[in-house]
Amino acid sequence: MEQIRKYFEKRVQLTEKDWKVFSSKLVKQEFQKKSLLLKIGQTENHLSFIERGIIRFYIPNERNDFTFSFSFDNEFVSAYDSFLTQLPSSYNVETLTETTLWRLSLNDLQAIYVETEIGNTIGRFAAEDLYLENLKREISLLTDTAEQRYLNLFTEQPQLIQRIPLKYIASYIGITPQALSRIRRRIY
Amino acid sequence: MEQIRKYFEKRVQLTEKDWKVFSSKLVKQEFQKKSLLLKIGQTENHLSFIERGIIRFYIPNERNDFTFSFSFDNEFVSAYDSFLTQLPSSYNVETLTETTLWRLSLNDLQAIYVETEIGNTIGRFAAEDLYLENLKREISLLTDTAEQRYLNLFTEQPQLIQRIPLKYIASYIGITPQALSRIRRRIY
DNA sequence: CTCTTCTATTGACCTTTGTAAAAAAAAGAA
DNA sequence: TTCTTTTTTTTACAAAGGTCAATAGAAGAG
Repeated sequence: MEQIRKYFEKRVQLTEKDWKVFSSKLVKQEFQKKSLLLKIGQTENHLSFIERGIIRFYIPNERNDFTFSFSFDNEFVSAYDSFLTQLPSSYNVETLTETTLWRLSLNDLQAIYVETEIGNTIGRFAAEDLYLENLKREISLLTDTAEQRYLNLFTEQPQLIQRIPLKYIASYIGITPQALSRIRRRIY
Repeated sequence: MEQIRKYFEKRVQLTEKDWKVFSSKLVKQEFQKKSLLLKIGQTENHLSFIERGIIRFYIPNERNDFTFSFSFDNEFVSAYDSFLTQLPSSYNVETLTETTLWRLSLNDLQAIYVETEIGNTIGRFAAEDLYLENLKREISLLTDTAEQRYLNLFTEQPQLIQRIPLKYIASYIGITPQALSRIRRRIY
């Protein structure tokens, strides 16, 4: 809980009153590893803060799933497009490790937008952060080779390569596990 | 000007007072085709509404530029990451056609956040829209072939293929002009 | 219209990645 | 530990895209 407060206080001035409204709506929930948080076709109803855990976003596929994102400790997580549009999700969201979430429903978030001074500002920052992250990735997918993207992960997210099966990383980079294996052989 | 008002009224309830504050800060500016709106290394200071025109975002490169986005009539345009972080831009922004912009400086936007009820809500919607657009593109870059991405452009942005040199489209799809040419031959 | 410049296509060849199938290695369960 | 399942690597072959160089076509300037 304290982690969430810190997360916000980095960016905005949080009054005691606003924090009370906000925190009163958070619900703690625990998940085992490999739990499906959201399935394709379902509509996302939660914005969740990860106290601890790793979460993977992917489009299932017979051959290899397409993993397009991961989320970690102290980040917000949601099928945010489905959450915003209230349309069915086009991808799955699952835990890769045991995970503890603090969850907020759409109704509660909308109440926060209305009841607090700071709600819309927080919502704006959240969307802006997601935008910045995505833009960086989009540019990387266009300008870098698969090998460069793999090397970038080493410097930017060393934890990832340690803790996550390579086949997910391969998919995240945009290649097959076989191709990633060849890259790794080439490098070392 | 009326176009901008319509753009917002689609999403939010705009009071006469808020609109006055907002519109008073907009500055109209005309550009010739091939005008560089922002150069790598410069920090973005504008959020602009395109009354008419086509704008291209790209990272220059000796061989082929990397074009990663276009913007059109009735959209907002900005090197939004540089604008938000106030760090130097890592890409160029240029007009492809004659373009008319209504421009808002960062200072003025921040004043709008403070002075109007609706400022942060508008800012949140803007960031959310950009996020949704980027996510869609990111997934497409990972899951679709170059050929599929080209075909998607036909259904989603037919205007683009009509009005923009193919070499930019090739780059946007993530391939060279030569590869796009081969795809087009294969299709027709 | 003519000339120049920019854009699009083509061909030959090379590199990277995908595919399929198998083996090796690692991780998890009993 | 032993057995089972999952993950990673390897190989051979096919497909897609990059690179280089040349040519054809289209658009813009005078």
